[in-house]
Amino acid sequence: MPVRSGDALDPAATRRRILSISERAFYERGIAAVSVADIAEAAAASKASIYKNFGSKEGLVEATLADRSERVHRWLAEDTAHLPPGRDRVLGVFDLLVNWYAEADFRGCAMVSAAAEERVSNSTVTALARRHLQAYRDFLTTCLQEANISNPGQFANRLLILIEGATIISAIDGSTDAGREARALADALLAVVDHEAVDGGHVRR
Amino acid sequence: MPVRSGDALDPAATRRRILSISERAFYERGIAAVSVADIAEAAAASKASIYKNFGSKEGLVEATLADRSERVHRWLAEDTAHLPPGRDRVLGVFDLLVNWYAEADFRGCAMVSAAAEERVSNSTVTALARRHLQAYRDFLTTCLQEANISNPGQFANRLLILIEGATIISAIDGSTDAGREARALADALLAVVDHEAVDGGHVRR
DNA sequence: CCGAGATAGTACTGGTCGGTACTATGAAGA
DNA sequence: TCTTCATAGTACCGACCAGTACTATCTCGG
Repeated sequence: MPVRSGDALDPAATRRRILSISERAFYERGIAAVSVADIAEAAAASKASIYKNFGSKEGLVEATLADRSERVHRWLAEDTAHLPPGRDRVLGVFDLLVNWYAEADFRGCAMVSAAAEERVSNSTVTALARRHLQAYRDFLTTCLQEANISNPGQFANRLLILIEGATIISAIDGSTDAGREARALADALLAVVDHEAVDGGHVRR
Repeated sequence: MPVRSGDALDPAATRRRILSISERAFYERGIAAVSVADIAEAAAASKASIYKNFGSKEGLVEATLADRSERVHRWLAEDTAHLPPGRDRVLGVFDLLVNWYAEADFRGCAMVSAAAEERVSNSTVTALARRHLQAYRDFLTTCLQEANISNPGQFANRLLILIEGATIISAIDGSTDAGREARALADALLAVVDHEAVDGGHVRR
């Protein structure tokens, strides 16, 4: 049917529907493994609508990833907002991640997986992954500043290593162990630095 | 030409040639992006030789990854063997990795990228990636035992988080920064645990 | 009520890919 | 010498895919 009778004509909703389906499909099966026709069928949309909205499969991929990245960081910010700023909030991020790792459809970080699939360092997809990592750093840096921790930028970089390492290992192992280890390690690091902050000491090199 | 005149007929060499080419091609361009015909041409082999030796593209991929994994761990073991066992050898691993990150054709961990591309948790490729991670853990655990560090298994798990996190971030950022941060963090952790070992203390939870 | 635009569905095209079959050739062992 | 096997090269097949074109039908603003 061209346009279902009684359906409100809502281009924005069509776009959102396509994005929602493609986000799940690309994440669960991989970008190369999902065809535009697959997405059109699952979204009850036409290929024409997809190409009208996104120009190409590459455009759809980029829009999907940008959307997801934004959604992830909004999720992290909103779901840790109730925690006291500083150390608790940083650990809250790790708690959220561990819960995520435990979900049945967890497949690792979508941005990192997409970048791994492309393997071209100067691609738009890789740039999106880079921005995704930077958003993590920005958020963590703010948290650490609120905890009055010295050198928050460097500390944020180290926490990001823990996060991405735990994410990829949990995905491959199919276990939350790495996530819980990363959380414990972050806890220990924060305790040491907290202590040094009280003593007026420096971050250990 | 069917068989080049003067060429020794060496099936094992043909197999190695195909593996060598496919290893580079899959690593640099991704598994889905490289066709069997591509590999045949680059290896100056025929598709028939590839299917005779490996049965299918999937078989070639698995053989390639298994070969690479073994080569990586042999490289790590051999190139840290000259270092005093224990802490120095662990840090030597990080030094090797940072040098690797700086290479122009560095594209992250091939096993992890392959698993990210497949996205099927019960695939043979993912199982190979899992074995790759376990080999890291075994090697690190041995190093830590030689350093008389308590709870070497847990410590190895944490070091592996640092390694894989730094590897993926360095690949996406196109920088060795994450690798150097991971090395510094490992150094700090080893210093703390070393100190505790001397004092007879326990690993901080 | 009319025209413009949105939309699902279908069909098609040019290209690529995994895999198979076949050929021509030569090396190696009996 | 003769048979067996390895091998590169070529051609082919069926499937799939990105992207385009077209149709039929609906909504919505004026």
